[in-house]
Amino acid sequence: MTPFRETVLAIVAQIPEGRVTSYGAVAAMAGQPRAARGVGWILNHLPADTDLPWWRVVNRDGGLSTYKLPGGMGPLQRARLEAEGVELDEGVQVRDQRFWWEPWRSDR
DNA sequence: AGACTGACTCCAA
DNA sequence: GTTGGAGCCAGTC
Repeated sequence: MTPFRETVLAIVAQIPEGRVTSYGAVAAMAGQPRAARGVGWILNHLPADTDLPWWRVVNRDGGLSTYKLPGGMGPLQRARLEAEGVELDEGVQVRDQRFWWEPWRSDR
């Protein structure tokens, strides 16, 4: 049994460049559709020097949840995404669903 | 040991 | 369509 945390990290690491997905989607892929909160906790506690593309994980509305955190991570996440070609609306939300990465789901 | 908290999401009323 | 409650993971009090 791979710990939930390890599974989540592995999934996030597989998100293609220039694409985003949601906490719930990651949790669902990890086998627990309701553990979005756990995913959020895990990402919030990532080491500062992690290679993990945590900026490709947003909430289910395409919004950057990092904007509610201290440390100016919000703008940082936006900059990371834009640098990969993801277009954002008002700097807080993914503009188009074509940037979405949810291989198991087609309606978003 | 029990309760509370947080980058969230789903379901029922 | 909006509101409220429940569920999940890991850490802290």
